Amino acid sequence: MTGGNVLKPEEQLEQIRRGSEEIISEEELLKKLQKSYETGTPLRIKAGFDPTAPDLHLGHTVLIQKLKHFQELGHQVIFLIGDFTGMIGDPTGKNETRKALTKEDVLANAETYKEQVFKILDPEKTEVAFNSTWMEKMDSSDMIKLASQYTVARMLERDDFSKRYKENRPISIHEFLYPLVQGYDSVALKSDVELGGTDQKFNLLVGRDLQRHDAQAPQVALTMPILEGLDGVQKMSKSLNNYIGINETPQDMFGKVMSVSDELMFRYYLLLSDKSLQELDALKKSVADGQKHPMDAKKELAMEIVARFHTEQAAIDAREGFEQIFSKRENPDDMHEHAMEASEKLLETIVKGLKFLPSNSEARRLAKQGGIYIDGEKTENIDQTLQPGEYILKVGKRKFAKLVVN
RNA sequence: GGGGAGAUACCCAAGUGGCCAAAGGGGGCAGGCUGUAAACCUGUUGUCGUAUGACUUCGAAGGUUCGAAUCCUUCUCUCCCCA
Repeated sequence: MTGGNVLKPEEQLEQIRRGSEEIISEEELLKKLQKSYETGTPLRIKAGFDPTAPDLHLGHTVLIQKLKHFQELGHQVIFLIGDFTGMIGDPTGKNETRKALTKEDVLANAETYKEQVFKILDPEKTEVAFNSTWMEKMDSSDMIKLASQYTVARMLERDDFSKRYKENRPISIHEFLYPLVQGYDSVALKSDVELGGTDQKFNLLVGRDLQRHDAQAPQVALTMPILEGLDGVQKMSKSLNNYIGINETPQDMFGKVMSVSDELMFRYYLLLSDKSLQELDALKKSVADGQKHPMDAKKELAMEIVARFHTEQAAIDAREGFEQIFSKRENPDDMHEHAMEASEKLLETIVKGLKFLPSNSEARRLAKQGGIYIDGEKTENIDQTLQPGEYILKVGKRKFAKLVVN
């Protein structure tokens, strides 16, 4: 750590602790921070990411923001892309071995990752690593050696494994390799701290054990809470389609935040907002008192999030657009324009032209239920064609298009 | 290695020869009510040029039958008990 005003270890710890679920252990972390402070050597902070899902969403940012905190404190952040572990797939009980990605895929995904992650992290100060770098050098006997460092009984301590084991659900042997390899990454990187979601706790602890085996000082395991998705129950994930992607448009982002329940809103505030804990308490209180409408509190949150990944102005525009569509029930200002022939049936336009719906049947269903509007009128007959001119088409709650019929 | 149980749509789960595109629940979607919140009510939830129709779907492939998710054969996968 060169120059600058480096915070004292205790103060650093204070910042690191904020929002975290668990730190194993705080004493060790404090010692590491002290040593780092005294010697001017930054700590190595590792966090691993799956290369198969390069579309980051707010759930991932909980972790990335914590990385940023470390970065701001002057430590060395290592963004590890688990291209080797990606072939295994972190055991989730879904029981599927992932297809091995090609080098090109991995590199392409890595690029996408960087692009997104560096909206939060400082690219100059971030080390990007791939675990295939050292894992591909391992041969079978190395692998066996690695595997010999852990026992089945200890593996079964992992929640997911023990649960499946008790429920008589299958566990493939290769799934045991995932924690081992992830743990070995810590050895290879000589990491001082590894960050992960609470679901990663076991894996992080394996890293400590493997480092001890290798006569390294064990890393500190720091877990962050898992962010719930839009449904408020299950974790935010792409496959559950309950996520807010950080590459989404300001309008979508804003809308999705607004669709979240009031309860979940506070959770998002806690884990995503830059508001201080005191400010949050005050906010909660004023909502509870009826001083502040929950919707307004939610709008503020939505603004903050949109501004983070886009711009302040984009946030303001998104808010205005939202109010226009949903509060005033007007049409948005800028709609996707779609040119069509007078001979084209509405149905075709909706399904094939605009791809608003996946099948004709679905479109007919929706029409029958009154979910399709033309110029604000519910339209059940979607087999009709339109006279030349311009129309506003609304499909479902939030899909709009301006139809230009020739 | 031996014995037993099982695989149904997005998920859970009923269905043992035609009335099964397949009960019920969850989830999703839409409408109502709202604050695009929650809760609640209603509808809907394989595809297909719009259908008392056709096609695809009940782990896979064959077979029996006028007719199969249902019966038979083989295969794949999972779980349990014993060794």
